Amino acid sequence: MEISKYNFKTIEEKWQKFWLDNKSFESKINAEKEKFYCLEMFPYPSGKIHMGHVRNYAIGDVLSRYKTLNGFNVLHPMGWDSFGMPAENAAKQNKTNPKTWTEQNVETMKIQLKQLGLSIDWDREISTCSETYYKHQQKIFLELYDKGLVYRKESYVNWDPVDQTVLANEQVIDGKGWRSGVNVERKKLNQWFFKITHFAKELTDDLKLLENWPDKVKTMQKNWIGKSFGCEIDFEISGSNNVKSIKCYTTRPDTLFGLSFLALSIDHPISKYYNKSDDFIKFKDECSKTGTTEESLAQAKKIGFKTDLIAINPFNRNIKVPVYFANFVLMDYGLGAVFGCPAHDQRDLDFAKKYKLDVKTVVRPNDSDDTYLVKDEAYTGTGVICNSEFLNGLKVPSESISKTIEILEQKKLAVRKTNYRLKDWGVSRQRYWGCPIPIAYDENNKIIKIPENQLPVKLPDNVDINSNGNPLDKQDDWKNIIIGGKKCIRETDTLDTFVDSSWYFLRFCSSNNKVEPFNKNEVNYWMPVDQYIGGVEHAILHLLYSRFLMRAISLENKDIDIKEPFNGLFTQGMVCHETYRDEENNWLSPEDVFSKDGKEYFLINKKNQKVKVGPSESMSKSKKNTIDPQNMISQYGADAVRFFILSDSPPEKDVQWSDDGMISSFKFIQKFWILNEKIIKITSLKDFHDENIELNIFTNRAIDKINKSLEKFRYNLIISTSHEIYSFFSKAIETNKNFKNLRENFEKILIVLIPVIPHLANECLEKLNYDKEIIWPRVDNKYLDDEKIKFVIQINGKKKFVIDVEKNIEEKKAINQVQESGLLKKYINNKKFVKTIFVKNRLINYIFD
RNA sequence: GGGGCGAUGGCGGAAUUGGUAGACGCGUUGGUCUUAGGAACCAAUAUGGCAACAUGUGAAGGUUCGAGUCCUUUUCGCCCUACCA
Repeated sequence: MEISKYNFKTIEEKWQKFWLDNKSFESKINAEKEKFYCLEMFPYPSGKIHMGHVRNYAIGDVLSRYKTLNGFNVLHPMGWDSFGMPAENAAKQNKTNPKTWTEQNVETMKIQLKQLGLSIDWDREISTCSETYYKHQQKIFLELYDKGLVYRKESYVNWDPVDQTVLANEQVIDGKGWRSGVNVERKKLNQWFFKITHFAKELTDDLKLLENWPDKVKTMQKNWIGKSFGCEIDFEISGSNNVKSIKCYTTRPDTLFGLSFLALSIDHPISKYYNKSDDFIKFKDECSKTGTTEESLAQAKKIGFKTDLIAINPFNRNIKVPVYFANFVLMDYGLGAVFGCPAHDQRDLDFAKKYKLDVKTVVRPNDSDDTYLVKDEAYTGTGVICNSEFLNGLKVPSESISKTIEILEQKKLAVRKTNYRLKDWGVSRQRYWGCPIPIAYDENNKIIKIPENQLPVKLPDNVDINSNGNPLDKQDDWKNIIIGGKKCIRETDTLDTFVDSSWYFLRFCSSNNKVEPFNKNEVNYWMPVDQYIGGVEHAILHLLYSRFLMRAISLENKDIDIKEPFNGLFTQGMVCHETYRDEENNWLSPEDVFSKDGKEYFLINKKNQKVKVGPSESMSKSKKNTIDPQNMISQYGADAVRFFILSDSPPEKDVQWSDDGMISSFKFIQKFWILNEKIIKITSLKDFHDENIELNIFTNRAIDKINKSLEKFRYNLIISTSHEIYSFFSKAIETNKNFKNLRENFEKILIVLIPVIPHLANECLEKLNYDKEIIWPRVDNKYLDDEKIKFVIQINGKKKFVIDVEKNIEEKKAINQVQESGLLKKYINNKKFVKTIFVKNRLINYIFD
């Protein structure tokens, strides 16, 4: 018997060409068919694909192919999130320009993705840095502006005084600019904002509708939006001609009798009365030093600046307390003013201790314990109100908060208020490589929308990105324009790249539409995305922004009324690898080290030098623990890589890269090919043997398992089932018997393996001369159930032995059968029988005393 | 400080959702075939014990006829977030 070796290279190329030539994955509206929109988060074109991409797109591809084979009309597109800072940085380093750099990367990565054999409709490819994409985004921006969802205001940025540039939070390391290494300053700039807070309530409430999202992500979003109930209390102020009252937001009005100070943000409007005071200016400087994003200083000491103001407790006008400016009060949450109740808030307590303010206990855990006093730790738990006149005895928090608000409202001292932590989305970036904001300013600095006929605002090509600051700002010929005969200056900020990725799923519905961002019929047919797949690191911002933009676009829109863009969400885990370091603690690549026993590692070029092995961590360039997918594909083929990356770990968990595992997957592909060759040989024999029922039983069960694994996103179980399939069929054909049903069963198996190993499975089918339509096989339930089942016999809850019984056996019959077996005797001895517990088709538990 | 997730053999991980713990893969050991094997195939592989059997899912309790799975406490690890009034 001649068996050819599986040449993955030519065969994978052959099928990829076939799919391309036949437009196998082209998607068109078809009202007859049920649609399925499968979307994986599109990549940033950083250079070449990494293992995280491979995993992400392998998962999505399995699902897409599965749905297609089940008769769905599948949309499975791909694009490039191609604006963003790395392009600018790379361009500076390599002395090219961001556009060339980006386009080259896209080309490389596209070839790589194609090599993975993904079922992508490449005709719908989009790239956010292309004018054909961002010109529509500018229209959307202006539409939102007209709807009142876009506005401009002053806000703080991280400013690098050396590079003269704005830094993103992640570029600020230990309070210093990542490139310049000098202390970052806070600077106020005029910036554009999207009014995401307009939808704060909806964005929280509608999380309930997202049944196919992981709870984890929903919780994170909920916490991020941060809804809280409370009230705004008006405090009367004495001691000043300027200030008559200050409003504070609180969720704990019930602790009002514990008031011992008011604290204001340094940006509170009242601060203007103190801006002439040198002491106050000094204090402000002090605050801005510690006030940025750093973790270490987050727990910084609480400091305050005492004013001459005196606040009066509205519940008891005899209680008069000082007013401070304090570094721990934020202007952009609530009202930028809080009342301090040290006994029941740790921050307030820290502050009160420092400035020797009163600490009055007004909640005690237990009503009977009237000696309870708060000392070193604020008490925030449940209990009962005390020392609070007419509030005494109220249960905390069930009665106390609502009751107190009622009283305050009656006395017109406060209004009920729901607050959100969520802030409006700042979309201005002082950068070149982004979508230009379609706005200009006239000589009076009045905002002018770029008129329709002057759109799109194109990003100029030849700018100097090597000098400091925002390159567009220095591009005078671009910046200065005439609108309606008037001289104007363009907005030189570009849009946050999160804007690009907040509507790309809509663009995919009409990728090639030159006139509009998307066509309403196409969007209404394909949207929402049925399954969105990507990393959990986007659980908050990207997903929240997309949910916002979908609502913003649907607002006052008679053509489109979609609120949630992603019906189903799946967050996949990371790809991890051990980390290696040399004696000087420099990171080493897996390619630089070797091991004989898998325990001790040595340098490959200095064989006697030991390597320190660290824990397995998410693959990252900085730790050098990456494996290049390209090498793996070239060495082992796409099917083997797909097979491996889906094996072992369930997709939502991290997966460990293992060279042995990779090789084992490669061997599986080879073995499976040989199995197919053998089956071709056997089934070409003319003498048929009787049906082998075992084949039907096994095949149906295997397919049933795979179906269930697919539905539950447990793709790792498809891999283990594949191994079982291999070993079952290898055994089944050992006798060289051509069972009547061998071929038909094996063909079914090949079809269900298409999603994971599409090249091999298709090639095997072709070699078997399979000429019917390739559709997902139906499971015949009659093969799923056993006639006989293994029945467990327990004594006092512990398994002792197993007997074979017929299915659905009655309790009495089962007990008889146990008795007849005679196996029970030896466990009984002299123990006293109490009762039996019978679980149908499972077990009998004999209870003895 | 807040929130989330997790802990099962030497390793990655299964377990019909409260009912035979360890599927499948890797590794290891033994064997077959080989000039050779880091190839292929076969077998074994949770622990202790010759065995019968006993013990075993981070730890300690609890509920139950029965717990990897439910409850309470606790330890450790990872991720997200940052003074949210």
